[in-house]
Amino acid sequence: MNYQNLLSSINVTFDSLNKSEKKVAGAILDDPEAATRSSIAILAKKAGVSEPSVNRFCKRFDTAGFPDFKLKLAQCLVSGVKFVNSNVQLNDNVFKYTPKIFDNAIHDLVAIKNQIDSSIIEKVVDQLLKARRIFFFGLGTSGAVARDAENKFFRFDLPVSFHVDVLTMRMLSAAAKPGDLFFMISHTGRTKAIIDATDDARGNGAIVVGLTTPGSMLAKKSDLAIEVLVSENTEEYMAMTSRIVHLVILDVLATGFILSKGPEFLNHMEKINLSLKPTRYKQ
Amino acid sequence: MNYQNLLSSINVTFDSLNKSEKKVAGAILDDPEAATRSSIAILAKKAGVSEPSVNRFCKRFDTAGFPDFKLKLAQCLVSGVKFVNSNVQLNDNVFKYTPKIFDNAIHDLVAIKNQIDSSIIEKVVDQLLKARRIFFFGLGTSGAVARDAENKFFRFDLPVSFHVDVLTMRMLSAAAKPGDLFFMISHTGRTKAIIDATDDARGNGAIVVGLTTPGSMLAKKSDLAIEVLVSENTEEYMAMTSRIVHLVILDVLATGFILSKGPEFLNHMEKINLSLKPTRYKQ
DNA sequence: GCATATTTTGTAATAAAATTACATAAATTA
DNA sequence: TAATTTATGTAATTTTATTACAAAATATGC
Repeated sequence: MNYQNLLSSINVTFDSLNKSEKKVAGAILDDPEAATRSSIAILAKKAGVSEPSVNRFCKRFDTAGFPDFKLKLAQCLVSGVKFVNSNVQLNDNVFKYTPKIFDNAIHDLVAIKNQIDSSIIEKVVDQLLKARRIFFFGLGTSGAVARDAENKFFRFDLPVSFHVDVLTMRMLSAAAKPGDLFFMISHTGRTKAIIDATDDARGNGAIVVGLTTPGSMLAKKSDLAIEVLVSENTEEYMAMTSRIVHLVILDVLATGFILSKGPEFLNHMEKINLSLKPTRYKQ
Repeated sequence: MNYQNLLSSINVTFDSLNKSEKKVAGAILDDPEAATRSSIAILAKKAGVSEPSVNRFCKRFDTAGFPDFKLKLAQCLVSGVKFVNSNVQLNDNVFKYTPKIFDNAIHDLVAIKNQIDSSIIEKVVDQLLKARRIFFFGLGTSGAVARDAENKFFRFDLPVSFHVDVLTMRMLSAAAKPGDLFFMISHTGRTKAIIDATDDARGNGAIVVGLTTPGSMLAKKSDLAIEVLVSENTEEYMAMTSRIVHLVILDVLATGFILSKGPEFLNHMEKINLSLKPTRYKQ
């Protein structure tokens, strides 16, 4: 757990806490600064629970105990990530909206980090390792994510491409074969072209991985779905945090892929990195 | 005494401390991070003094006692402290590397949020509002960022395009005119094609904004530079956090643009969002 | 240089705080 | 509704920090 965001973590996991843990969380969120200055007895009293309940609460958040928890809480207060009232307002000036946009992204990354099902990640990495070919499909915002994914995965010594053209998507999924992996990126998970391609590709025996919102059509139709639930309020001003989270998840998958390939694979990648040298001015 | 500078306070006043206080100061300065995790007994032993000497040392630095001292020491370490254990290791399994990748992204977003110069953001927003045309240039990873930027800014009712082709870049910058805004995205800030285009575009009276690393060639040559310093250790496994930060900064710029346009501009954007409805299955 | 005051430091006792073990209560499941 | 699991509190224990006081060490004045 990242101590820079202990507060966000508490906030994010609040609903999954049990009764007395919720009381403790409430007492801390009510005035985190005061919590760092309290003894376990004082905080227990404020929360209306016993001292061991506070202690158990601390351990649940991966801290060694109450003193360690206070320390990390104090540290996360320094960085000052706000998690409430982080919505951009019409009359915000640059000093107000800038940290808010950052906070939204940070908050959602913390949330997904805590929610993500690593066993799904593991399964997807396995499929990526097995795949004969990989296609990344995405439209609109997710098109940029697909492009970024291709920019990473093409280094992996197997045929990788990304597609943002619905006609090409149709043709490729119609011609899908076992051994192909179609990686579908769609925040809504309802984009017709993506869903149609999913049906076609699976019908032809290819594996489909969906990166999408929980319970969406795409999530249901994919062989493996990586489900990402982000805050709803970021779309109005187009600071869609879902794509940020998607990119980080693709980083995770790429990392898993490289680690599975073993250390000598890093040489192969270094060769690719070195190829860029002549494109840059020396400094 | 300001607890944000507790460490430097210890450093500065070192000479005026008495013998055992010097020993304590030495033990803390030697490894401040470890000090925050020690009990008073352990630190006393390390310093070779008695426990009350440590306690007196703490009180000399205007803290309530040892626990309070540790808290404030931990807080003053936050800004500088590196994520020592957040680097992916070769033998990490999925449950280890997944949170690490997230933590790296989160850490850098928090860092940049606290460092970013909002007045530069404001100036860039002003230029975006004034621009007659906007070009986003980026190569490789930054190409995906440029594409994402275009996907946002094309909604703003002015000619916007992104380019990932160096020949097109040359032609466009050669044909640049006053009123044009060239938005250059380059993490290294040394990519030849981008630097050359920057020179050409500025020579022709266009405004150039650079999104790059501090002090880079691009930063120096741009009219306005948004400088982003991220951790160095994320490139080996290609989880480049710089692009994540770049995307969030483009979100900030887009938000600034929309807010400056006023509330009626949201209607225009809503129209664009509604246009996507027929492309999706109902759920 | 020696007696006296002052400061520094440690020992031991005390107090405070946190943690653990265990028992009871609540909630869930069959 | 009984059995099982989970959640929670009480009380004992342990750890940790602080205080009071005495002994050194150092400094000061004669």
